[in-house]
Amino acid sequence: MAQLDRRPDQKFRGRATIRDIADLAGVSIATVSRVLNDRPDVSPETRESVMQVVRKHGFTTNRGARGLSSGRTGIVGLTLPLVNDAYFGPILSGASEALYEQDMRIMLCPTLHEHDREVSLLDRLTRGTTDGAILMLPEESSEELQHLQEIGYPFVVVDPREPPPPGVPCVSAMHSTGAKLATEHLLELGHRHIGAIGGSPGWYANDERVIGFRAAMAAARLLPDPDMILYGDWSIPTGEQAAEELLSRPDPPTAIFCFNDNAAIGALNAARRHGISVPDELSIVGFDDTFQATIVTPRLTTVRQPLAELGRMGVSLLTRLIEGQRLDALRIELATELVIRESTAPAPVG
Amino acid sequence: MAQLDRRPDQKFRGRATIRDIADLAGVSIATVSRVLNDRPDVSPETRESVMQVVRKHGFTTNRGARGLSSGRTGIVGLTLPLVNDAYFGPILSGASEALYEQDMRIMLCPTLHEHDREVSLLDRLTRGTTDGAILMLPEESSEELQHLQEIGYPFVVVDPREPPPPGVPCVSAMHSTGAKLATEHLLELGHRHIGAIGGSPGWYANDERVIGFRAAMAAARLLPDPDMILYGDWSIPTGEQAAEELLSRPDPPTAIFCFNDNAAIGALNAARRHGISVPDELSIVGFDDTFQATIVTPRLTTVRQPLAELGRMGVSLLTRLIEGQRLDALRIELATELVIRESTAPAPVG
DNA sequence: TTCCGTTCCGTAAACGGTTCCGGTACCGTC
DNA sequence: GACGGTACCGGAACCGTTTACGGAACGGAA
Repeated sequence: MAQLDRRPDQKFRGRATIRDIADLAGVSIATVSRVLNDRPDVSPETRESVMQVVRKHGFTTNRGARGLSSGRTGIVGLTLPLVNDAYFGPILSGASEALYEQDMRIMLCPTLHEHDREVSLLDRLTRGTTDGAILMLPEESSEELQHLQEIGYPFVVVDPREPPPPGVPCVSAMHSTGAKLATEHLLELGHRHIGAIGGSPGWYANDERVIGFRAAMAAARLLPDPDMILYGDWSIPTGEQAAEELLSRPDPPTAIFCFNDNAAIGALNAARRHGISVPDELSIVGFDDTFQATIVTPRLTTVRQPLAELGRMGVSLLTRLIEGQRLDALRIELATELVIRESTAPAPVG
Repeated sequence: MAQLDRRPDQKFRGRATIRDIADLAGVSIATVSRVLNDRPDVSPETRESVMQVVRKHGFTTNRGARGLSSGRTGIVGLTLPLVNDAYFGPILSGASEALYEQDMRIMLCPTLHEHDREVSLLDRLTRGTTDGAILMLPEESSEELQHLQEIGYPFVVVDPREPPPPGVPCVSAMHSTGAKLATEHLLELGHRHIGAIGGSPGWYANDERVIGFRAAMAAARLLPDPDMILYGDWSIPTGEQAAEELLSRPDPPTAIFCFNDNAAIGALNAARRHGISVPDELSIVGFDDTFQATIVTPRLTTVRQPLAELGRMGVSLLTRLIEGQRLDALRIELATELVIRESTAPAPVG
């Protein structure tokens, strides 16, 4: 009989286990597991009757236990420098939404940009708790990533700091084309004396944007002037500082291309302090199109990165990797797009 | 001998297990476990020699397995409406940092404000994967929370939507005192005709702020005027809309107290559209002191909530709960503080 | 009828830990 | 010398699943 042999029908001590469900449904544990995992080898009637009990008790399988026995936990790790950030926030958000749709859970690992922390966190992730990981702007060196790769641990990097070693899947945005777009926009507005405020030199995103900037300038037959591009660390203060320097020069630029919105906000501040009106006297374009770009005055013309989409794409690659599928394309670059708002205008005459 | 009986000393097939460590150290599995968990009943020498092997191989215990056998996984669930949000971001950030310090991991569950999603997520969390949970602005009804409580699942709510049922630990900020502070500030500046833009009526945070606002007004012998307080949903557009209405009246207020920074930003927009200068003609104060308050023009005078601290405090309560300690105080309210910046000024004369 | 193939399902062995329950060695005491 | 106590450690059961394997029941072909 499908009767209580171990436990009464009433409420279980804690939550129901697969065994409880099996008892209740009058089948073996194995069968319940098969039903739960959509395996064949179960008759439709049995499947249905098991499902009824499952539904009735709101049973869900214990992922820890599943991880133990099958090696698949349904949890993926996600490392990122900061969780509370206009830039990483949307990526995380996109990734988490995609993961939810796949019925996978997220193990969140903020690294605060600390290399050691990231390494140790990652090390733990590989130890059975997770099926794979998404590494956002990873702190790891190429060797470390390669090692991870050799271990056979599935992971993908989103928004790489440096070009990742061959073979590791990676999604980023088209930095150089975005930068080119922004610069061309400034050029079309008649600006010729254009400054740039970069991010951290050596970072992939920064260097690519420099390339795009230079390319557009070159195409307009403007000689590259190293003095016109200053570097910061993607933050508002360093952006402000760089803009300050640019604007204090004898012949300040009429436009500044900032490599991220933070720098652009900093530039806005500097301009305000100098009594320079944006966009009438100075055009500013940002990069990323974070939320901040729309609440600042004037609203920023900026290059949109599909941030949430970066996250979604990352999990898409990752799940395929976990499934053991061979990836067709390891490198994915998402298109960027210029969003014109109020911080750019035709170059002042004279 | 401490020699290889199952596995050679070289690299293991995957990661080392506790059994590998035990073999290598020449002790039993149980002993390794004791060492790892800082249990007594191990001699200092044994402990040290085991630790050496552990360190050498960078061994860390498989949390899923631990969860299975001991019931403690070292993972806590964290539900919140949005991960990419100026308000929740800092709370999440604070919580994650505190959790990291406790060597606990986070299972992130964004609910997108969907009740069903939150319930199902939470249901899964209780099933063995987590030791407890932090519920940020939970969607759950009191009954649901109470049920969770009865199950014996440890959880704490941070920033409750409604006053939680008795017995459930909960941390929030001093909304009404904060609102009182803000209103008094406006009053001191000479404003007498003060409007307010609330959030969602019925929410604890909103209602408390209404109380604080009214209290300060009453103390200044100003009669409460229901027309002067409009409600939105904490977003910029609804804030803007409410401000629009306030400013379109025959006798518009000289100051608006917004119940969050979003609404304040909306009010800023509305004022700009009306050609009303802030703060000269209109004072605006926000609430929360999110990052946005400082990048907007003019920078917002606002009431600071210790957001990160809310998160930290939440995990502090939760860990105590998990340890089985009785909590001294179930309700915790963190102090709020007025931050005066540029969006408030003395009331215009006449 | 016998035999083979399917289809469906149960048994039991892992998975990697924790912890209860003892067992040994060694010490001091009578 | 016998005994009890303590400190330390190992054996083994168990946590909740998955899955390889085998067995029963049944149908069709020889």
